[in-house]
Amino acid sequence: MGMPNREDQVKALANETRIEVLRLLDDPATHFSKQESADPVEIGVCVQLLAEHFGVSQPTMSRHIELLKRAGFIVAKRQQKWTYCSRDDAALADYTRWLISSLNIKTF
Amino acid sequence: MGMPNREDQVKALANETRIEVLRLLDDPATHFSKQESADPVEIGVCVQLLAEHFGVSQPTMSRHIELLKRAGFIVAKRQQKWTYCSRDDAALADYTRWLISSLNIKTF
DNA sequence: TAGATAAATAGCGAATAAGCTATATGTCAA
DNA sequence: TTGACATATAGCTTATTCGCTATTTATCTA
Repeated sequence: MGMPNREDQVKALANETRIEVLRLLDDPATHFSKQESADPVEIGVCVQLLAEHFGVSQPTMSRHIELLKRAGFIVAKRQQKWTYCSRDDAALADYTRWLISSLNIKTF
Repeated sequence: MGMPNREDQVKALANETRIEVLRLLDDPATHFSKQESADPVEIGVCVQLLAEHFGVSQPTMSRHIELLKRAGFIVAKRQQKWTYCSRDDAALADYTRWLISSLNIKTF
């Protein structure tokens, strides 16, 4: 996947809806267990279900997903009609490590 | 200072110039030792010097500083003609802790 | 082959962001 | 009190963001 674009990552997290999407995707079982086409934990959560959860239109959620994908924070796999979204925990950990070290934050 | 506004903080870090300002303010001695009106390490760095360093106009840097202040990431103290900016390390640490825990990032 | 469903894309409007110049305000020194 | 300097504010332009609806593309099913 190569070097992540920090500008993309920084912008991806500049929106509370997208942060919340990432938070929910950490525990899909709690909020998306009603998804029947595929196991939300194993495969991911489809765009439509995310749109419904946030009360935004499907194209709007599709755009959020695109930005999160570009940042590398989520992985989307197409399966039949659906695009299943899941978190890339390693990318998120990498980003926070970068942020902390580039700001030289010492205390934790 | 009360509860930090996470929206303000998230937006404050959505810009590479502001991230770089925070990075430089961690080590003012290296880049701002030429400041004569006050010790950059003890007191802070004035707006004009920051504007020069980044090659932006004084009002533009003033605006960046305002956003960083609102986020709580820098403290600005007015002294005579100057406004000296310094990092609030505790606020930055608090923000990163919030980010990590609200995204539930485990690996470090 | 139609029709239904999921997602992506195009295109629009309102709001926000980031730069600038010009001007106002505050502070100090002559 | 005037002039100089640092900062803040006002107002403008351009670009981006974020929402929407309408449409297109892809996939499945009757």
